[in-house]
Amino acid sequence: MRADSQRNLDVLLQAASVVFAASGVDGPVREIAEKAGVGVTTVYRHFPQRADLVAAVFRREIDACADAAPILADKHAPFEALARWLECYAKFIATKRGLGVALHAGDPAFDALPAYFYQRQRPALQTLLDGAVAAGEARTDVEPNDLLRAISSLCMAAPDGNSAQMQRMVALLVDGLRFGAGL
Amino acid sequence: MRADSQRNLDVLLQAASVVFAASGVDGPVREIAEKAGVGVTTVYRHFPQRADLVAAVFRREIDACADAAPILADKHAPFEALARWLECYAKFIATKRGLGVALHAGDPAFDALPAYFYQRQRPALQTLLDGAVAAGEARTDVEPNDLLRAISSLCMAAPDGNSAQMQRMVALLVDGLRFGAGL
DNA sequence: AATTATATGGAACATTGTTCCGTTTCGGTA
DNA sequence: TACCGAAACGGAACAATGTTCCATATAATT
Repeated sequence: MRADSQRNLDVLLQAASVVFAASGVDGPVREIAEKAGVGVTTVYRHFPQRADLVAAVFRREIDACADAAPILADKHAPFEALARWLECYAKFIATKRGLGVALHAGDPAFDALPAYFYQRQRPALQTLLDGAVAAGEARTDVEPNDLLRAISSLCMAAPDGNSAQMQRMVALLVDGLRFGAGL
Repeated sequence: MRADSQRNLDVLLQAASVVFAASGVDGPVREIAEKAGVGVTTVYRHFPQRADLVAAVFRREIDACADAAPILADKHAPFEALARWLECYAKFIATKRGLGVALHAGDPAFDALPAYFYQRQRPALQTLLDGAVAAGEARTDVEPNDLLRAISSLCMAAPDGNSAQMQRMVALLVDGLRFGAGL
């Protein structure tokens, strides 16, 4: 790979991150290109599908969130760890403006991102959920993917303004996890 | 008001309803105009803000949903009525493709619709919620608007494809309503 | 029937996604 | 070090869509 190509790829990712934060994942391509100091064609060459760019931008952050799960599991009681991770996950989605919509846009072009996202987060949550279930603190009929999707749905709506409302709703959902668990 | 204007307004609403169902609330203006057999300017004259058009299209349906609340309250026990209405409400949002996104788009141009929507639904839900609380079947710290928003958020993501998943998540949230109610 | 205010429709303009093509730059090689 | 080919680049061109303007047609009124 040529050096300039690599350089441009780096600045592109950084510029895209800024634009996504400001204007969402539908931010103008020209703006990204300009901010990176390159032409629009360069953007399309590196990322033929917009989803590729989105995925590349968010991939690192996604990993960071997933990696938090085992740490929480070590530090807290089962359900506590689960609840804290879900809260953390909620904040993560709400903070990364545009990530939520990218996940559930339904646009076939955005298929790559949800695939990676769930593949990465599902095992993290599964472990925590299994722990809580084993401790008798959570019901047994909840699918991790359902939860992930539900929480990201809840957090898409209120990216920053109504974070309090968002937290209340996530808490309500988490309480739903306990209902009928026989605790 | 001139007769032709009224006629055009009617066909416009009908055409917009079709286009919204097919392409979401961002459907092309030209398509709506063409389907109605009028020019684009006519659309903009009747509805300077896109939200006005969206609101006009969905207003009748919104009323229908809100009106279902007292009927359910008469026919069922308090929490049962509440749960059934929420389920009905969820289906309503999921069915009316585009309604959910219009509600939470965050676009200031779409302010009119959420305002009307919540003003209409809130009392409907409030009554059901009060009933369930009075019967000791629901917790007391939940705001109707929170619930409305949460459920519409949950249903935005899966308009038709994953309705089963959607129902599971709504049920989980409803169970959260009962958690700690001392039943 | 004539008049006037209103509504209309299509063309024109602005923004954004996407593609094409001539030019430039990098990296290896003689 | 100088050259060459391939890869990358940048800007212009094209397409789709939202939005506005203006000459024309139409309905209501007298």
